[in-house]
Amino acid sequence: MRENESSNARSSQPLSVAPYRGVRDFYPEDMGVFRAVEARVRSWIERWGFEEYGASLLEPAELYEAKAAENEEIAREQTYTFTDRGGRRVTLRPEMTPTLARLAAARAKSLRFPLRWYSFPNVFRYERPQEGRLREHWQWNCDILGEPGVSADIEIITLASSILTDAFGAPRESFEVRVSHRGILTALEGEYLSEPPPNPTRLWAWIDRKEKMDAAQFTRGLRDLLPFDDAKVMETFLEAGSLDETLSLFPRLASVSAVELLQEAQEGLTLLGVPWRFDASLVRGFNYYTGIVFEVFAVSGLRRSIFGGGRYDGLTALFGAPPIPAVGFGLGDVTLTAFLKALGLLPQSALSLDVLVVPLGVRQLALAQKHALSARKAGARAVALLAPASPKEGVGEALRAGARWVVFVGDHEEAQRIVTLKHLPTRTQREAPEEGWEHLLAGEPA
RNA sequence: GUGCCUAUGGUGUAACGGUUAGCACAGGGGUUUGUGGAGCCCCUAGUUCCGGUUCGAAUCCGGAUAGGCACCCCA
Repeated sequence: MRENESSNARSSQPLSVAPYRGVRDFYPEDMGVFRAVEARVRSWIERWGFEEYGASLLEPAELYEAKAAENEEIAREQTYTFTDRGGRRVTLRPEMTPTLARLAAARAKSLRFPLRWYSFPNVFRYERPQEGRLREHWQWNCDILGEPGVSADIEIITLASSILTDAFGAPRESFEVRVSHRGILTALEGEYLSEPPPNPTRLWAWIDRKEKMDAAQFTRGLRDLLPFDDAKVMETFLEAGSLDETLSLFPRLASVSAVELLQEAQEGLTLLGVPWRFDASLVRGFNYYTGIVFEVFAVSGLRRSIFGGGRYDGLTALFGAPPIPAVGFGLGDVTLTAFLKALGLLPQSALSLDVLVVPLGVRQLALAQKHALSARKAGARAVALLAPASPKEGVGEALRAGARWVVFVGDHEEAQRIVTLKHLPTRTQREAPEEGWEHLLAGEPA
């Protein structure tokens, strides 16, 4: 029956013009915005000395399946995986980190660490699309490889914050960086709970969802997962507004190394002006990160998580290479764009035409192309109309295209070996020699 | 994977179960024919699909398909 439908589709039904579910088409106006955002981020990241790397979107499926021992569902159900013509199983990369690990492991013995590497790959996941979540999106990945100290964590978090404030001018009040460390929660469980949580995985997942529900609902769930007294302890812990408050409530945590790291990070981030906040309920990606984790959360306009990252020191173990400490983040284009749009900070495509060359008759078509070429060689973005047009139409086209100059070539100009050069902003016009008129473009009339 | 909502020209929308499915924008043509996005006239083009109820369905019902949102998950 499906066969029947598809053969019908071939013979009579026209194909749909809609893009494949969950992916986007980029018309020129969309592409202009996309590129403008990309250019801002890229140039800012490069100013921090990060070097770009890249790789194919195809990876062997094992790269994700090996890692997914604790996260099998993701590899099995949320990737695009297929068998190639040679019988190899191939996956469209769902994230960049395993690829980065592969690249780093391959040259682990010859690379000079620390390294600052970034990339801007498209990544794929097979999920039902919803607000802010598509099946393909692009993601800036910034990582510092080979530095175990907290200085790298501080730099990465500062870069994440700085992209918003310095590359796009977002106010410091428009977001906050929530910082935590999974070691604190582990230490609390060891030091202050009466018994180990019966189901830590479910407990942490519940804690991670704290923001998404009201307090009463959260408390109810917590009491299902912990003995009554432990639930109260946990709730007190999660409510603490700062690291200092946490330590005054739970003094035995002060000697925990995770806390010492966070205190160092706190000093650095404060000095660097990052709008950060300790958030004990942040347990983002607990089966992946090994140290400090952070999440950038929009607090004005949309209220939602924009992106996050953290430290993952086990990076190259998969490949049998020496472990390389690493800290990084991934910033998706969809959420960044939504954040900027809500703040009115979305950059616009800056591309417009400088010069439109208008052939007034069919005999001037090639001549118009010649003049456009001259303009291009002089550095202008120039287009020659492909069909003859009246001066009125030519001016109209030029205005629509945002061009500042119009060049007319008709019988008169051709005979006199000149062009008629019109400057739209000043509504002025002059005749100029056929050879060398393009140098007048530099000195615009006042 | 589960649930809820939606589906009208290219786009955005209007139409109580009852005239020829209306309007705006976009697109095409004309008017002008060596100069500012205009105006005016004309045109193209639509009820997602299949079935049911009804004298009569864009409208009500069932199913399919597609899209959106939420859950799940978020590497």
